[in-house]
Amino acid sequence: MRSYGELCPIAKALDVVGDRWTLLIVRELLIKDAARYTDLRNGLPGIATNLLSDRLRQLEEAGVIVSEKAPPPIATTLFRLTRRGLALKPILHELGTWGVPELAGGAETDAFQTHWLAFSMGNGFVDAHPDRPPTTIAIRTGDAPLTLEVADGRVQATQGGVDDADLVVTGDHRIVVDLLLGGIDLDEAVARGLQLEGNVDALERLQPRPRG
Amino acid sequence: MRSYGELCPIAKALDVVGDRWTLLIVRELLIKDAARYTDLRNGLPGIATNLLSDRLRQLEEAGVIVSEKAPPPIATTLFRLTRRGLALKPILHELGTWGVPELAGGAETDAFQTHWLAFSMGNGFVDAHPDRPPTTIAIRTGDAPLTLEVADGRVQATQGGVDDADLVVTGDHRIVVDLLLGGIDLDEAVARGLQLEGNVDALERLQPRPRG
DNA sequence: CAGCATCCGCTTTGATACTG
DNA sequence: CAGTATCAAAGCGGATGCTG
Repeated sequence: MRSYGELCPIAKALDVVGDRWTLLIVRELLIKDAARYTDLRNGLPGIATNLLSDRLRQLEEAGVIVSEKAPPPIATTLFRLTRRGLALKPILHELGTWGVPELAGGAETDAFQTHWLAFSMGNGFVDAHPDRPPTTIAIRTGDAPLTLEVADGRVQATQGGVDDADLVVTGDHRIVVDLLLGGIDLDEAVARGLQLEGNVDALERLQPRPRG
Repeated sequence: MRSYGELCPIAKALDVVGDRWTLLIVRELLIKDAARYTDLRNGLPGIATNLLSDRLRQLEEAGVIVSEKAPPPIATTLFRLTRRGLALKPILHELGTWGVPELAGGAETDAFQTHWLAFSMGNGFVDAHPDRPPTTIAIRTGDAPLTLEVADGRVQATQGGVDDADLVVTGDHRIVVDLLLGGIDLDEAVARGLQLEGNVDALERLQPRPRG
């Protein structure tokens, strides 16, 4: 990206991460910790391979990521955020918070991957009833299962499924996203076809964190 | 901007504000409250006029800004952030926080305007000695004066000058920026030509807020 | 002068094909 | 799997012109 040429921290930050796709690459690495080239491409539907390659090079030059050759048996390169790159997390979380209302205007054909939802659920949610015992919600939608653990007043999202969830939520990803992030209520979600199995009260405990 | 086509709040946010210049326009409006087309152009050195025009239209369509015709005597259009646009402030602040280390690599020819510094000082700084009496620092650099009021444990930056500052700081904007944001110490700033007049202790009270 | 619209050369992006 | 090469289309930057 051509520099804005301004002695301003915001402009300087955008000089580094303001290019198209760049912050979405960072999002992928924040979720996946370490990722191969192909993992990144899969998580960024529509990116051109030359652009991914360019961006990774720029991010490495800027000290945001490192690429490490995995040891011989794996014969691949892994990309990982540096400490500097990890420091981008608050920016991504603020962007995600701000972007939630924009989900409403989404197209039918929008791509969806469960780990994107996991990142959003990992921030900005608290347990509305911290006094109640811990509970586990299994989300079955999209390309992979997702588990929400509600305990100690906090909500933690982890990728992968569990057998002993207190509530299993199954359905089209658009319904699930609207329910968890979009602010529709449970009745509407069920009316649109969401399937619930187990203790429905667990869902009420998910509460967007009040903004500071 | 072409949509990323992802059902992800981060991607949706970037669909709206991810274009080049867009977040810098928001920065200008966050600082200036209401601005004319020309004010914006002055605050965004290097922007092409057609791009500014395009971006303003896009932002208005997205509900981020409104343009209002000022009453007859002024015969101009004013641009202002909506509530939705004001909600972008945390993103800009996080970007600014992250961008501070990038200032070090700045070019000699980078543009500078005092209100950019004001925005940075308006966030992330606390008074290291809240027990001491209020104090006022006048910054004289760049294109306009800047006043820092340190009181009640907080630091407030306002544009404009004052007569009764406890400390007057004068010098090249690069030295001032390095001192206030870049982490060089007072001795180095003075060695590089910074001029101080008044109670120098006031500067010690400016302390970057510990990150959460 | 304020607020654009238009035109043009250049750069970036996107889609696809190809290689070690 | 992990990229590089190619090329058309879109976007950007700079200059200029037009309208109240």
